[in-house]
Amino acid sequence: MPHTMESICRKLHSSDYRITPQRQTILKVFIENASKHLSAEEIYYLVKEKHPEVSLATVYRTLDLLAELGILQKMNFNDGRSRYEFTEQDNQHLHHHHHMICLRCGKVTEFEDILLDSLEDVIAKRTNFKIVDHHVKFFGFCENCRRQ
Amino acid sequence: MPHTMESICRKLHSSDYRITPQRQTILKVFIENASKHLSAEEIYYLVKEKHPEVSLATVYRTLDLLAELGILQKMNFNDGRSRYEFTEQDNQHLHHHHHMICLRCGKVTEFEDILLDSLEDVIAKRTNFKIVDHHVKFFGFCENCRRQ
DNA sequence: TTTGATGCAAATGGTTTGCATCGGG
DNA sequence: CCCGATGCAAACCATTTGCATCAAA
Repeated sequence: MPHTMESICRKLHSSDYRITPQRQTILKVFIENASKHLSAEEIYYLVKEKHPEVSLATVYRTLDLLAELGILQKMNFNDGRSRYEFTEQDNQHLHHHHHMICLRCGKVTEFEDILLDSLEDVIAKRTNFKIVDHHVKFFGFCENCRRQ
Repeated sequence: MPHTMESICRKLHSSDYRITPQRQTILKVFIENASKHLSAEEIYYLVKEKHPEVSLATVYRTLDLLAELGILQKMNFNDGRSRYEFTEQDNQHLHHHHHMICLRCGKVTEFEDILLDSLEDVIAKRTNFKIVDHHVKFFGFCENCRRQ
């Protein structure tokens, strides 16, 4: 179930949050750039193109709210700002994908995980932690940058 | 080969960096608390106990320098500040260990990886990235916090 | 003696917040 | 209408930097 304007607005509404034009605009930009791991400021500038009156504070507050509702996740790619992406989940499970970050150009590529869930089990048993999530990042050089 | 005051000072010297009392004090604190993933400010306060004249800027500059020399690594545990730990490596390979972070008390536990290197190969082939490092973090609840 | 290292204070940059106002429900 | 949401500017907080001074080599 992908995130749509409609499903998110329904969730906002059912959680007693108002559906304001600012939130709609921010959501629209976010949906249109779903794969890009945008930062708050990047979202702000995209929003401003069509709605210059929206403030950066509102972008931050909206992103915080959406993260709190579990609609999106705040990510850290060690570039000094937070980036956001949609939480992907099917009925009961978080759908994990991970990230490959190019150390030269900063490009972030996603990939699906196949082995991590079993690793999670092993670790859980060994450490006695109750594991609820994992983050995996690979750092290296993308195809494009390797050619130069 | 664990990091010792001597080995690090040798490295500083051979890289033409000066061995100052401030750097020695910071190193000492870091070595004595090697397992704790301290932040710059935490190191600063520990250093200040014995050497109140050392400034926070010097702590940051020293940590940056040590990271640049590959002696330690800057880590991000999503708590709003960078934390540092020794790079562990045997002769040619980075020695990967990963982290389990308790969402309740913030405790960071390390564990060794066994499966990740093969996953790295799979990903490298699939994405055409030249992978040079990976970060893996598990989030959950530690044994202690689970009992409460 | 030379030049890198330091302390201090000010600057930076991402993010948060107080407050008066606005407007969705 | 009411209270949550917004815009603005100021505050915050980790980190960085400019600069005069100090001291390792």
